[in-house]
Amino acid sequence: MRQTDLENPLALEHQVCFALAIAARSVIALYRPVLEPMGLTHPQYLVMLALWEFEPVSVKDLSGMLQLEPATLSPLLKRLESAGLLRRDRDTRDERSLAVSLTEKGRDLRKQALKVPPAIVDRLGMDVDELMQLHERLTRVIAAAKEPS
Amino acid sequence: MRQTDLENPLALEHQVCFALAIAARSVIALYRPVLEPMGLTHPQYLVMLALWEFEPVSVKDLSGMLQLEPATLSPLLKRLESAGLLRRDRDTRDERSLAVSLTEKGRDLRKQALKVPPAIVDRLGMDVDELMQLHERLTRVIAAAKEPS
DNA sequence: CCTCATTAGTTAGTGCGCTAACCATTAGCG
DNA sequence: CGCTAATGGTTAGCGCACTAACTAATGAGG
Repeated sequence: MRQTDLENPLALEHQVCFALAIAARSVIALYRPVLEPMGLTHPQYLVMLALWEFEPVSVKDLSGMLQLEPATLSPLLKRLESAGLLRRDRDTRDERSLAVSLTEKGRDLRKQALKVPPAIVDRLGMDVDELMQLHERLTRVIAAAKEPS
Repeated sequence: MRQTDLENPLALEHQVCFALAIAARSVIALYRPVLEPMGLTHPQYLVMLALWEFEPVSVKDLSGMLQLEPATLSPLLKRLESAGLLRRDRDTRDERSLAVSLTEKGRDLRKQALKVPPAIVDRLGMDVDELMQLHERLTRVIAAAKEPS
């Protein structure tokens, strides 16, 4: 621990949760101007990434992948549907389940999305290497947080 | 870049923004059961940390420290006020500015808050050392994102 | 002085993100 | 078979978090 943590364990500047919250908001803010022309918010972009990779998927699948509650995804998916990017059909084998699949428009959007990661990396102006190390550490924190206790 | 990034630059699992978003939500989720008995949400906890350290402050000051829009803070502060933790008085020198200061109850809450960081670190089960390294990298990302271009 | 631009904060509107409560469908078991 | 428990999604309600539009107070220039 640093000196100031010994002095004040509640020092704002040294809380990891604080850095984490601001880093997430700051980076997501970078995506806003890039995603806006595509008509996507950042959470919607993440859903599209999942779909481009794993379509078709159920809400439960998405919930697992994105670590979001079904209650969060439900209205979000409806917005993407009314934007014409995806379809929400009931699974014929299990009528409880929803089969979320891309429309042609949704598939086409991937071409534009390919420009997003380079634009962000460029805007951040950080080494890809450093970003990968950050990713590594974040993955460990996620795993630690998920650990049952 | 990893092999799979070359295959698919939009692979969900390799997006730093995705790891960042999930890490932030996962860690904040850990705070929920710890803060709930104190009657605080995580953003409210961060505001209290700022106040314990720098009281009295204006909304503008808080906005700068926490990197939150005044429009976000305004209702949040009103909730903390009606919880009896702080007061919102107009600055006598500049009537536009708000002087946010703690009540006795707000100051007293700090004692309970002292137990929060150890509880979280314990629950995460990670080296303090690794957490500090993560903090370091997060700080650099925040700086990079703030960089004017 | 007095006007006009600037600044501090608030309000309204949209979209997450969570919990709790609910509905429909499916699965399991006597 | 038929009832009950479990599962997949949805809805409602609350609290961020942002942008845009607004109000009130201050400051600066003529």
